[in-house]
Amino acid sequence: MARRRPTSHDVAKLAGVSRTTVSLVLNDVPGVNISPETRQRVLEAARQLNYYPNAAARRLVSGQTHTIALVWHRGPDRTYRDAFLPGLLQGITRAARHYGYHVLFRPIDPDESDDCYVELARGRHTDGLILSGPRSDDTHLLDLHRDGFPLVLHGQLPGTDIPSVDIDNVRGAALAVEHLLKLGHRRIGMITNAPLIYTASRQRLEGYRQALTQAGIPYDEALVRYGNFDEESGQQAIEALLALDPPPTAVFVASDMVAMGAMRTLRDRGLRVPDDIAIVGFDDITAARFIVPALTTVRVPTFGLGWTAAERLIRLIHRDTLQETHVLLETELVVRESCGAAVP
Amino acid sequence: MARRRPTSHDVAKLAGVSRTTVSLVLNDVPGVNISPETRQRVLEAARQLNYYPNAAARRLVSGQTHTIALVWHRGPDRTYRDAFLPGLLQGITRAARHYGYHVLFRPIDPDESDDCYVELARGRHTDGLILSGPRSDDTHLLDLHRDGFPLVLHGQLPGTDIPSVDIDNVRGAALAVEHLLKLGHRRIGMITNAPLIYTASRQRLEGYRQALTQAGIPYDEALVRYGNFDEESGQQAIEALLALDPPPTAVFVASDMVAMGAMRTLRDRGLRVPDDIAIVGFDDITAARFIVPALTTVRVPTFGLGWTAAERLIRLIHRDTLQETHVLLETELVVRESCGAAVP
DNA sequence: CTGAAAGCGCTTACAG
DNA sequence: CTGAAAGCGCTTACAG
Repeated sequence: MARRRPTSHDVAKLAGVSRTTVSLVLNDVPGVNISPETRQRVLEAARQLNYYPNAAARRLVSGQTHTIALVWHRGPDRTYRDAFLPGLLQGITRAARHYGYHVLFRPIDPDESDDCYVELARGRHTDGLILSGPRSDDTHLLDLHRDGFPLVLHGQLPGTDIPSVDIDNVRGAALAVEHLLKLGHRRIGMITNAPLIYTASRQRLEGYRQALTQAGIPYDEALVRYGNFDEESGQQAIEALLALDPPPTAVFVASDMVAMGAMRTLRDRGLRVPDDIAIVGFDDITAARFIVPALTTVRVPTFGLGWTAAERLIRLIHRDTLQETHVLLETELVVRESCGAAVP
Repeated sequence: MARRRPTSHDVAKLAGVSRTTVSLVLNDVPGVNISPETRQRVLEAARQLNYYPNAAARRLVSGQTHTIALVWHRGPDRTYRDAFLPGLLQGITRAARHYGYHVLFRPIDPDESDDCYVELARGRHTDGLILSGPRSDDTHLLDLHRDGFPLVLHGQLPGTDIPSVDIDNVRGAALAVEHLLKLGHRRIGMITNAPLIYTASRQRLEGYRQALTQAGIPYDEALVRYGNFDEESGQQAIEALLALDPPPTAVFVASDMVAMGAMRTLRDRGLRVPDDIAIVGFDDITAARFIVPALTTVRVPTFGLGWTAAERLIRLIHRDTLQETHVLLETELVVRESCGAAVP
C-alpha cells in the first residue's frame, strides 16, 4: 500500500476518543456503557478511514488465530482422494465461516516429511488441525494430541482416542452387497478398493462378509480380489474373477475408479453389464453418472464429512466436550443401471 | 495446551543468552557473528523446550503474514469449476510452499456478498489474493488494486490492468476445430460451454470461428448452440443441431460436462459416435476418459494455472515487476475415440 | 462513562 | 560478540 494503513490510533484521534473506546465499540464488547453519540462517532471515523483491525495484533493479544487447517495427505491414492476434495473443503469452509474461522489448506506430498504440519500447530498459525489420511506411524500427531492441541482426524487411526470423522465403510459395503442379494445374486465377487493395509479396505471387505453371512452364504476367499485405487488394478482383478468356474454373476467393486477398469475389461470382452454380470461401485465419483451403463454405487457424503470435522474441531478449540470421540457418517446407495435393478 | 508455551525468553534463559541472540540464531540472520558454541547452545535449548516462535508476534513485527489466499467464486458453474479445484489448489500450494507461504482457502457462495473477502486483505490476514472467477461489477476489487494490494486474477476481467492468469481459450477451441477439419469434416457445429456473458464462452466461440475462417469455411450461425455448464443444456443443444438439414457431421462442444449430455442424447437416439457424428469436448474432466467412446477433448493445465497464479502473486508481494500483466497458458488436445481419429 | 498503562511475543536498530 | 530497549497494533484490567 502506498500510504500507511490506518490504526486504531488514527480512528481514536479522528473520533476524539481513546483507543480503548475504539476497541470497545468496534468489538461490540457487552456490558460496557458507551453513549450512542460516541459509538456513532467511532463507527463513522472507522468507516471514513476504511479501518480494519490488524489481524496479527489481534491474534497476538488474544492468543487465538480463528483459523483451522486442513492437512491433506497425498499418497498413492492421490487421484482417488482428489475426487473428494471439493466437497470436503466446501463442508469445512462452510462450518468455519459459520463459526467465524478461516481455513488454511496444507497438502502433504509423498516427498515431504510427515511432520511438516507440526510448525503450523506449534507455531500457532492455526487453532486446530483436521488431518485427512492419518498415518499410524505419525508420532508427532500423538505428541500434539498429548499436549492438548485440538485435532480431528478424517479417517481412522485404530487404537487412539483422537477424535475422528469417517464414513461407515462396513455399513456402506453391506448396503451394496445387500442390494445385489436382493436382486437374486448368490455368487457375488468383490474387488477391494485398495490393499488391506488401508483401514477403509478392510472395513469394506468386512461389510461384504457381513452381508453374505446375513444371507446365509458362506464366505469364499476365491471370490475376493484386491484393487489398488486405479483402473488398471480393476482390469486385472476382474480378469481373475472371470477366470473362475463358474464366474460370479455380480461383483461389488469397493471403488468407482477401480470399477471403471473392471467395466472397461468387461466391455472389451464383449460381456454386457448388468445382463452378463452386475456391478456395484463405491464412492460415487462424477464419472459414475456418465459411464454406460451408469454405475450403481455408494455415495460418500463429502460435504457432511467436512462440515462435521470442522464443527467438532471448533468445539474442541472452544474446550467443549464431544459427546462421542469417533463419528461415522452414513452412506447412501445410488441405484443406476449397472446393477440390473429396474430404473424408473 | 496444559502448560504455558515456551517463549524466546525461556530459550534465552536456558541457553544463558539474551532474547536478541535467540532470535538472531533461530532466524539465521546473515552478517552477524555469533560463536559456534553459543549458536549450538541456543539451538539445543530450543530443541529441548520444543520451541516454535509465535506466528502472530512475528507477523505483527514484520508486517508480513507469509500467507496467500485463494478466493473461489462458486456461481452457477459450480460443478464445472469444482473439477478444476484440486489441480489448481495443488499448483497454488506447491508454489506457495516453494516460497515459504501458507495458503488460505475462501470459497464465496452465491448467497454471500461479493466483498466478504475484503476483510481478508484489509485486515491483513494475507499478503495477497488470488481471485478465481472475478466479477466485472466488483468495485472492492478495483479499490484494493488501486491501493496497491497484491492481486492476481484466475480468469479475465476485460479492461483492467490487474495481473491475471488464464488459459488461451481461443487457441484451445481452434485446436479442437482444426483437428476436426483435418479429419475431413466441413460442416462442424458448436455448442458453447455457457452463455456468452462469460468471457471464456465468447473466446471459445471465437476460436471456433477463427479455425473455420482459416480453412475457408464461412461462419454459419445456425450451427451454433448455447450450453449452460450442465448435461441437460447439452442434450437440448444437440437436439437442435440434429434437427438441422443437413445436420453437422461433427460438433465441437466447449465443455466436457455439456458434451456428456450431448453424447447421452446421441446414444439414446441410436446415433453412433464418431461414425454418425464426431464429438470433441473441452476441459478434460475425469469422466472424459471413462465415457464410451472416450471423449477427445482439450486439456486445461490446472496445476500450471495454480502454480503460475501463486508464483506471480508472490512476485507482486515482493514488489518485483511482472514482465507481462496478463498470462495465457496453452492447452493441449487429447485425442481419444469420440473424434474418429485412429487411436494407435 | 472514558483514558493511561501494561502486556501479548517477537524483531531490530542501537549501545557497549 | 552480546544485551537493554523500543516498538509492531491491538485488548484489557485498572483508575479516575
